[in-house]
Amino acid sequence: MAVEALSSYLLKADDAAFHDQVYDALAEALTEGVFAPGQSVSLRTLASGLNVSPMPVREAVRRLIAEKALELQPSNKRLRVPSLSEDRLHQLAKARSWVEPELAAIAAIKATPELIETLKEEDDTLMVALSKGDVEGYMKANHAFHFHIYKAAHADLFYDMARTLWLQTGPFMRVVFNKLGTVQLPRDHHQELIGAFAARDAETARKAMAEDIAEGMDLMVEAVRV
Amino acid sequence: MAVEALSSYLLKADDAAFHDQVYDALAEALTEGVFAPGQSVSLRTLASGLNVSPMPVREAVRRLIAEKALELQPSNKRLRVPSLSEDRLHQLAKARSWVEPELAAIAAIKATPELIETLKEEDDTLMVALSKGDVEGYMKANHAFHFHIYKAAHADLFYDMARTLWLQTGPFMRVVFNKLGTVQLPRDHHQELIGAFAARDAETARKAMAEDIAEGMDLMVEAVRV
DNA sequence: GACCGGCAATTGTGATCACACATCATCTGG
DNA sequence: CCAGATGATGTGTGATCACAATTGCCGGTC
Repeated sequence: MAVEALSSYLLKADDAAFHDQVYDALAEALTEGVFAPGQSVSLRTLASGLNVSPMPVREAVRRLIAEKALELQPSNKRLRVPSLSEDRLHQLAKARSWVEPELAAIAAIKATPELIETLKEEDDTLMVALSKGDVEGYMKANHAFHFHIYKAAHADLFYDMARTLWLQTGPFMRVVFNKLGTVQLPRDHHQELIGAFAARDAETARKAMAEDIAEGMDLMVEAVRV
Repeated sequence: MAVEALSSYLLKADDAAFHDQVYDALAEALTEGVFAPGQSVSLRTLASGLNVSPMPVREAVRRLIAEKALELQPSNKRLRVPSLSEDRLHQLAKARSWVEPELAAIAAIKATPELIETLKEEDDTLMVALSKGDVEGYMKANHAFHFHIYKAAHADLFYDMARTLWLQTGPFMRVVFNKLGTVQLPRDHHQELIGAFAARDAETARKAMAEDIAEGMDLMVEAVRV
């Protein structure tokens, strides 16, 4: 499923290489939980779904495999979205609970008024989506909020680690919202974060981010377990 | 340079795909510091150096780019080994100082007598290489020591993070040993680690590993700075 | 009706060719 | 003798074909 609507994720940027555009499209689809865990995909199917030749898809997929957002089954050597496992989710949670607070702490020191303004706006649209029960809107806004912070840290390696971790968390999201519905969305710590940024307080920012992630991931662990 | 001797890193395994073998070869070469930071490489050159067609090299390289062990220059779109930067090294140090102690702590709990025996042997060959001033032997043994531990943790995600981080640290190694020579190799904490493993003491293992890495990375930071 | 054998379609992988672009050397004109 | 144009070479990228292996379907047999 979902392959036929993939082309909507492909936004044309003439200067970028095809395989980069394909990567972005697949990455966004994965982060948003378009693909189900365990679902098998194929190069040619993706290619035709994106209206490109299999070649750029191969390279994009190879990259996603390296980032553990996709996997090659050792037996079949066939392509698929990694399955859920509680152990895997725990490792993701631990890793995120280290990297992202770290990024928040770095960003807090370098915080500019522009960043804070952006975060406030982002948090507003998030709250609106939340009150409307708009899951997709909430997820998009939440993603934007977090990554505005991470980008502001100007720490490429950590930024990419966070990006990769979200990529791997995506497919879990789908399961969570399938089981929990839109009702009990996590109470986030975004206001505390914005406050810490305004005060350029690294440790408070780190702590707030850690709690934000811990609660979100706890929700996922709980949802996966049952 | 170094490309002509690359084929020695290619060990035949009939069941594995070409691009995997190529990846392994390039990864090992990178971890051992065969390539100089900033050195530019090309698909066709690597391909002929490894006696394969450019095709599998493309996929292997795409993977290495995703792991930030290689990079594509945005201007030229040409391939090269990432340059040194103090900021980059700091991020690597921070990341390693979290992931690898974490792995050590997990592995300590699951430690078996076999693992401890292997580690002792590994440490012996390390000491022998050290006393002979055999840099390459020391690096190989050190790598083996650490990754026997990491593998024993059975935490795929963390293991792969460690692997990727070593991949990125490789090119720095070359610079370090060029500047420092073989004399002042780091006094490691391997004995403390082995002791902690025998006692199944996670926190002591974590601490010992953290110090081992901190000292090693400090050495590198110092070497890069001058 | 259930099981199994065999054929067709689909899979990932590798090789080869074509293309646009960047780089570098050489050559030409001043 | 030097600068700028011009060609040759090398670069990553994409398309297409070939191939072995696996999967899945379909019909036949017990």
